[in-house]
Amino acid sequence: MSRKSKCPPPFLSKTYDLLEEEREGEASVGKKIVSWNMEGNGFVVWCPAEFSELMLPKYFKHNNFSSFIRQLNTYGFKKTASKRWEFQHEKFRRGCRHLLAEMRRKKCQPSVFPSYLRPNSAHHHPPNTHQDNKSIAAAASSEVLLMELKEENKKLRRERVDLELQIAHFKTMQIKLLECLSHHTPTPTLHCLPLISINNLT
Amino acid sequence: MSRKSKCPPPFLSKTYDLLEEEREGEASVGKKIVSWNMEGNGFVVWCPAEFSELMLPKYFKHNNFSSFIRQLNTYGFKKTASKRWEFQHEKFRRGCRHLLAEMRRKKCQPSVFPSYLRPNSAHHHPPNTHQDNKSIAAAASSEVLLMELKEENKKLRRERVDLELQIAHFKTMQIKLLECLSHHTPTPTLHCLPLISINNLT
DNA sequence: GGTTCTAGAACC
DNA sequence: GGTTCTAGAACC
Repeated sequence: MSRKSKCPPPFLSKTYDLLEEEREGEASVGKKIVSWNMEGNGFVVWCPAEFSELMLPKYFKHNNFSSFIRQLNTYGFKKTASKRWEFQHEKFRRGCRHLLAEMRRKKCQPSVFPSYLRPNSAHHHPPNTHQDNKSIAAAASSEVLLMELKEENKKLRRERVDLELQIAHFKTMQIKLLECLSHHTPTPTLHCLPLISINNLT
Repeated sequence: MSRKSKCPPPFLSKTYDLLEEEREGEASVGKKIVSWNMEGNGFVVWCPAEFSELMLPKYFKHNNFSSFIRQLNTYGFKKTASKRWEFQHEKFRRGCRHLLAEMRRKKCQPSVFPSYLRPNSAHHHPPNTHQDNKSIAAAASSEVLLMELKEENKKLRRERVDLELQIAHFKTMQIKLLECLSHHTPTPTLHCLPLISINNLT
């Protein structure tokens, strides 16, 4: 037996537990908060509010419905109804706890770009410590202004380096693409590249 | 007067309305569901459950808290507290309905690349350079230095625009190249594109 | 432009 | 591995 059968991810065990516990206590309460769906191949959160406030904290370290959803997506669950919070996963079925151990987090593909070229890198702005500062009013002196300008210039220089690096990568990538194209096109295929001058790529 | 002052995005008007309405009715109910924060430069959803069930449908076409959050992010709001659903935006302030018209959706580029192939698009927040020029006159000593810094600053900005333009061109070219490749390659040709997962390009 | 579903990424 | 905040993208 493979190690897969060892131990299911805690998130899945807990979610499964939660559904089983609700099933047992079902008779006692009039209102169903969460349950297996009819076919037993998925589950429905009938009352997100109660679910978040009452059940999530019992099993997880939060009461945040979005966080629960995020985890479901991480493990590959799909929302399968448009007007209900119903989720399904091939291996998440009533009565099949053993299948949980076969479920895995989706791994996020490592990016081909270095981190500073990735979409989010532009969001890492140095904190604006000088904006709300009382010292602005107090010392509208040129000293502060000088500092700010210097800071901004430094930032602009950094940005320029980043942009130039991006361009370098684009050039590399395009060379590769052109090489690839040349291997696969028997004849010149200028028709599909109306805007590209090969000479400009080096 | 520019067209900016015409008409704020409906989402923002409605959210502002919602807060004003709650403010008026505040005395009648014991429980605050949503309100401006103390400083009036943001707001807090105190009870997400009630907010979603009772208020969202009154103003929007859904009762989905996540959808509301998604809209806030689209318009550039930031969540500003870790244990509260508090959101702020520079231009979303109590008593300043006129500022709403200056707010805009963040635009997102349409999609040809998987996100990891898309270098960071222009998300730059150019810092405020508009200091009152009087302070410059006051500091006669560093006037020259200031001028030089400002000049350099201006130059760096111009360069940035150019570089970003170049990148835009590269993006366009790469899209064309990839389209072209997809027309001419019957089978995946991984050998010539070590950095690119072909499957994601079609 | 709004709503929904899912994912990226940082942080814990 | 879990939790949080935000964004991409499809669909309406």
